[in-house]
Amino acid sequence: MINNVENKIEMFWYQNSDVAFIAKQLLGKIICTNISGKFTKSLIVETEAYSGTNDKACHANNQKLTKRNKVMYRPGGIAYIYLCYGIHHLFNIVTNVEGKADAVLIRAVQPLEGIDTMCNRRNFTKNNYRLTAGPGLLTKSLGINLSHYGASLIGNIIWIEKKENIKSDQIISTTRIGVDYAGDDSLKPWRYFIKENKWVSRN
DNA sequence: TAGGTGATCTTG
DNA sequence: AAGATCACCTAT
Repeated sequence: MINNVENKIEMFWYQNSDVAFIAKQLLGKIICTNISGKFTKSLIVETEAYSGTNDKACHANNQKLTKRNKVMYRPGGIAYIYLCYGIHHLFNIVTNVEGKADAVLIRAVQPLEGIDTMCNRRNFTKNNYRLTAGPGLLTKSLGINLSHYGASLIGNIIWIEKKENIKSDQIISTTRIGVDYAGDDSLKPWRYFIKENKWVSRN
């Protein structure tokens, strides 16, 4: 069964006020997409936390509300997708309760099923470690784009499945990538990845 | 290490 | 209205 309802993470799980905690918990979870008639399944290996309160790297810092970021204020459990550098569609999971604009950026995944589909979408002739190692690369591989803006993660297009947690001694945390402009907040250790996993975007 | 790409935000 | 900036990636 492709869409295993019993295994799907429920809405309330995402409505947690500790976005860094959720970013860590998402490591090792399974992300599934069923887009354009193609199924993919992959393991989350790298994430970053962004907090709407007290984090200048976050699009919704200081209660800033724009057309782009407005879904971040909705209850957790939906997708926040935006275009970066004119080319890349970046996939974030909205967390926390309504009005608290937190999100977790998915930075890298390890392909499990539908690898041919992923290669086709990337114009790769065969699988390699760069297929999904980067936030813009994994969305292209999985078929995620702006049309999924605000989509529920409890639905049957994009969803996350439960798995046992990665042990804390297997998680590396570093500063986030590409947020130097955020001053002090660029020093927050809110990037997480699975230790020695070959599919992370960089070490 | 430089350049492409386009939405968003600021007036640098 | 124009210009800078940007949670990136690829190819020199």
